[in-house]
Amino acid sequence: MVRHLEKEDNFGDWYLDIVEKANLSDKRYPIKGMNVWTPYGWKAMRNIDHFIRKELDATRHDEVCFPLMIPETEFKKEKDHIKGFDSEVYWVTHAGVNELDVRLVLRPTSETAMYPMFALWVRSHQDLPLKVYQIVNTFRYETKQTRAFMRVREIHFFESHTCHVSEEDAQRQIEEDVEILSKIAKRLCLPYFLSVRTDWDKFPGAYYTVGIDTVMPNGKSLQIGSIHHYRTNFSEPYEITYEDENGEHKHAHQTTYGMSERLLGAIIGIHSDDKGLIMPPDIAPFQAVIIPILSKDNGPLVTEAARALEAKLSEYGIRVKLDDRDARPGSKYYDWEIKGVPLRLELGGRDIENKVVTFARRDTGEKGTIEIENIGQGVELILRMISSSLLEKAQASQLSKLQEIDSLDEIPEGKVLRLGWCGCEECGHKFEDSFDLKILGNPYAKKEGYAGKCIICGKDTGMSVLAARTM
RNA sequence: GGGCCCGUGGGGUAGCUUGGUAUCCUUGUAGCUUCGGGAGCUAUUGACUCCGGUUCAAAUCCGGGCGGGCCCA
Repeated sequence: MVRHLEKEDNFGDWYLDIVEKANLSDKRYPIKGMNVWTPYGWKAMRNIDHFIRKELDATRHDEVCFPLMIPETEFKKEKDHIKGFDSEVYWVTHAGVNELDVRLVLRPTSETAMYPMFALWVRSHQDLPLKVYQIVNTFRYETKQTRAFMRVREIHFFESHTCHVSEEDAQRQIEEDVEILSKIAKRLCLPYFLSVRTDWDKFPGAYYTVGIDTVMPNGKSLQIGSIHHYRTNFSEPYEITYEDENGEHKHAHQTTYGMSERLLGAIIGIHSDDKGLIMPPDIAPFQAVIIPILSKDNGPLVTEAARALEAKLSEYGIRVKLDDRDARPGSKYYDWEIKGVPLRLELGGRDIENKVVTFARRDTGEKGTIEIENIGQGVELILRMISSSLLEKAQASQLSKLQEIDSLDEIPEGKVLRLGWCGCEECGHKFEDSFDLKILGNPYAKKEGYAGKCIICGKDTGMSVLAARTM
């Protein structure tokens, strides 16, 4: 009997266990925080990337690919930026036997790689907006404990970078980014919330940062992405200027948008139970698995029918896997449950006689039959139901973990808190340090007003912030 | 930056104090058999992190490297 840890008892160990048992990543590579993407994990990540590409292409971003290394001289042009990343970049100091005159950094993010080139590409207002993105690996020397997909040193990363004629146009880009996020998150069945980060927590060099966070089952928040407005903070040192209609030279206003493999970490954390993972159908490497049920006298018949079923579903566009290993069905059920395949299809003598396939939903355990005649539509329908049910459940769970407080006497465990804050840095730090909580920021685009008191100093305030323990 | 702990088949472990044949579970492989919720039988592959020292003899003791983890700043 193989047992695994229970999710509610100890989320950290449970997460580790499931990543290993579902074989999503191999952490035995001998560098801390640099794990190997296994075929199963990589398939899931590529499916996530697929939706990112789809939405960015649809909003007229162009995919590019910049070099991994950045010369120190370019890296140091924006002062806050270098200060923010100083302690966590990898340096390349030698080439062969020679020490380099100009050291190279492995990109922790690509602003400083792209912007010298943007300065060459952008000349006229007609070149704007410039909207590019890339999906690459970035490097950050994490000193804290690393964890597959959630905190790593080599990060599979999506980043988009845009240049605009004005601050307003850049602001519109940020709104578009929020739209894009909602579409991608729906595919991944991921609930999330947006907060404008505090000044001391914004991206180094940014005018402001919108953090994208989600809540793990243990009530800790996990940042899964961010959107930044740079104004002209980078275009000035990097001299990204354009000539407007009147012949005047102006600095471009810039934004960026980034998300990483943490999206996969969040999916694992949120959609799963004590039996293992539950993959959202849109990103599942295999959306359905076929388990043939053989017996003494019908072996060849069932095998042949199973192959036909696989071909039919595959032709219909379903990612399907026929498990024809020489093992007993029960053992196969357990294997695919750990790996989170959304739909299991059983095909045995009984089913063939009745011209049906028996199915079992991974998320609810519900069983039933689908007529072979309409197998494609039948499977597609169930996958869609699983997808919306996963999203609903996750949203309800997130909602149950949000709690408003107006006093420091009653700080609940395992919740994301909403509380009043006067906005001054002193109160903010005092709150964060005393309670080991992080202020995530002011809810983004929250229309309803807030009337309350700063939870530290008691002053009346119209601003609320979200705060949580972080993963 | 300072301190502490740990490295045994693919995974999880016993053995280390008191030096002498490396334990158990799981996994892998082959065959037989079986197949509607982790079957069984038989055979079998596979490990002491590396380098040096002590010793007749080192997984075990000592030193160093490499790798990993934790705590403090």
